[in-house]
Amino acid sequence: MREEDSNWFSKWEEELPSPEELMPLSQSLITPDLAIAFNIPSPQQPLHHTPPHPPQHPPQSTAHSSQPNSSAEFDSPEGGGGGGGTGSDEPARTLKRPRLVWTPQLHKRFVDAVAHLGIKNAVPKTIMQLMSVDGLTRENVASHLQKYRLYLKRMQGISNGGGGGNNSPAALSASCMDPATDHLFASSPVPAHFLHPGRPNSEHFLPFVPVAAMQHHHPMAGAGHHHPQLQQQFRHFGNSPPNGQFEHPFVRQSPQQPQRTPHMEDVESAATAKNGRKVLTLFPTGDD
DNA sequence: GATTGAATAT
DNA sequence: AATATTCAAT
Repeated sequence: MREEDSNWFSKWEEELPSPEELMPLSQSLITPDLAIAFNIPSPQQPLHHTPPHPPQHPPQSTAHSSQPNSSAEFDSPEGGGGGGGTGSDEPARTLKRPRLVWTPQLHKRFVDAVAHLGIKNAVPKTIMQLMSVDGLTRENVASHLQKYRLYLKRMQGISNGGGGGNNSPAALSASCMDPATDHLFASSPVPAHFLHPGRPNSEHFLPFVPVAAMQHHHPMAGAGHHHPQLQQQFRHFGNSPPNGQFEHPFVRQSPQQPQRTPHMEDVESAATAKNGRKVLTLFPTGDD
């Protein structure tokens, strides 16, 4: 019984990136405030191929405006143009950054970080540091963590109390549950220890990862530096489970989009923000 | 005062 | 539904 789950998570464990592996992965999520605040000297736009952006509003949020005049590209927090009252003194403060979109990749980093820290130390700040995602805020993590905990709790309930007969590992149950398959959460494996808080037997978590997450990137140390790899608009993807979680091997989207092999490198962002809400989706590059 | 976690709001 | 923001407790 436990051997089975020990088996799967053993596999999972192998995939776990060591702290060092985790660290170097520096995502690029540029904080809007910073971008504007520092006038974004020249983020070097990587020049993606044909930015299919004609009909969209060119500007946007965070970062990267090639145009030096990054003054009022944002809609002011308050009536950007409407009221006209505020006038003009403190722009880059109280700006609302676009909603963060938790992509499967990003979520995976999250889970890995939590796994390495252990439930006890897995608090927003620490997780955030471990993840080392530039621009990711503690609030972002906290919010996600809250939901993640709910998800775990839900699973625990199902795995031992629910139907009765069902006692397989939560991960398994989750996979089998179509209706409740939380898309995002189900896409990454759940550490066994998470589901079994009280299991002295599985006492083998790392002592602690003194990862020096506090990197040396000063906000003002010259705004123009890294390569902003941030994208906006959300992307919809059939996440391809790295290890073995199956999703929907068959179901594919409508016959209009050419199926491209699982290559996510320069993903295109095709988004239909119905609301016009700006969202940030960051892609992990080279890590998975 | 800073963080956390839950409630609440968008 | 998914994130953000607020709020009380630590």
